[in-house]
Amino acid sequence: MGIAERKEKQKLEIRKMILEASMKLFVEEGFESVSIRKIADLIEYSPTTVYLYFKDKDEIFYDLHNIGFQKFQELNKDLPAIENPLVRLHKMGENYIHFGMENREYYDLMFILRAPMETLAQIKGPDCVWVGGDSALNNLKATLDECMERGFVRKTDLDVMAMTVWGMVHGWVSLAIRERFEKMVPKEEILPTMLKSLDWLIKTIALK
Amino acid sequence: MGIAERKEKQKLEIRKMILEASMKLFVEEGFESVSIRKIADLIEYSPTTVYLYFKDKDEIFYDLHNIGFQKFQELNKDLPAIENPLVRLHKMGENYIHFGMENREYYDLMFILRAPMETLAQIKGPDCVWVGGDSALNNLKATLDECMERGFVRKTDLDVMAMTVWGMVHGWVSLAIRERFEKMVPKEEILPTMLKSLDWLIKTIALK
DNA sequence: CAAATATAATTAACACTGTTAATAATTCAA
DNA sequence: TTGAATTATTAACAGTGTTAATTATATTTG
Repeated sequence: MGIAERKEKQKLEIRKMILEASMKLFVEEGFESVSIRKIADLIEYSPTTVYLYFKDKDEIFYDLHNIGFQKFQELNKDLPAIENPLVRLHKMGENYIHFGMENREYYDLMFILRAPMETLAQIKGPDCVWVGGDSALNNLKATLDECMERGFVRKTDLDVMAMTVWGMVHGWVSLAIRERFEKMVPKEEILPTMLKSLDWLIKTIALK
Repeated sequence: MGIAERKEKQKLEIRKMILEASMKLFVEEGFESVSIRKIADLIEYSPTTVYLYFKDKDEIFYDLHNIGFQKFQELNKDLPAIENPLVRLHKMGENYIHFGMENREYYDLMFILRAPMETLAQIKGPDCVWVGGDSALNNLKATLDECMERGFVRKTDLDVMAMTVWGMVHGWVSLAIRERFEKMVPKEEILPTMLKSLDWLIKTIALK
């Protein structure tokens, strides 16, 4: 069945073209400026063709949101090699902050915009797992658990601790992305302030 | 000049009508469903009349964002009466969390949506003060400073400490508002988890 | 009081948006 | 080569923010 295979490949290729065009518009002109017609222009197809490959506009954003998680995972691929869980935790935080600040649009899709979550609920049911977020949080939990088990950190409720750490880094990045941080701290101080806060957090939870 | 006065009042009244209609739509149908035509329908004027009272749609959101900060300040009016700065800090956090969870639309405008910040930069210049955010952060800083001065908390860089605390509570609330928290923690556990995290934070920074 | 002037509100239009139904073009199998 | 299936397109609907031109309503002046 070589024909069916080639067809399948072609289909995937057009999907990829659509996703790339969408991301290009998203990055260069922002979320609100991504329109089906502009996407169609970029890939040189008619607007309605997009609907042959995606159910609707939100499904495009859902796919991009997943790609974002892939990129994030790739950035973190060296983390397991760090033996000391406290050092690893610190590096996890640094990676998170850098990823968010350098990939604002992906971060927006992954953690701020509603569209991807709505599509997720629509295609996988309202109480489904959010794969990307779930695995990221589990990595965090595993490292925190190791910190506590090995006596680097005082034992506390793991779920509470994990949400505390995640909430903190997400808070900083999302304030920055949505232009609130720069109103309170000089622009060039934003990243240093975040990293200092992260330092403070790790030092504070660590048992000497 | 009784006539000019009355006219001024009438003008303000229509502005108020527009703002109330906008908020009603915003709360009941969400940000994306607020349209000039629907606002006009609600106040029983033609769509273009709205433009006699507001420069554009974003200016409406900017005004609503300020009203949000007023509401927040009102909620916090009893805070200065709390003598112990550490207790006061805890109550500040609680108020912040409750305000965000119970006034999601206002919170969205105040801390997440870009529209109000764009209008702010447009009407007051790119490097202006963000009054609402600025005064809120100053309140936090003053309480933190008192905590450190009076020996309740170990002395640290005040700016870093303030952004840490704010980032943390904002992180939780914004994850919840944008439907990420509920994917990681059962819905009924969201608020308790936040309050536990807050407890943990206060206890951790406190010197025994 | 009537005419001239400001002010306020409206209608019509432009250039967009997401999305769907109906139609045309193309490719594949018999 | 014909018929069926797939792929793409055109046309249209109902909506959006916003502006220019026009009408209606007050207010001020002669």
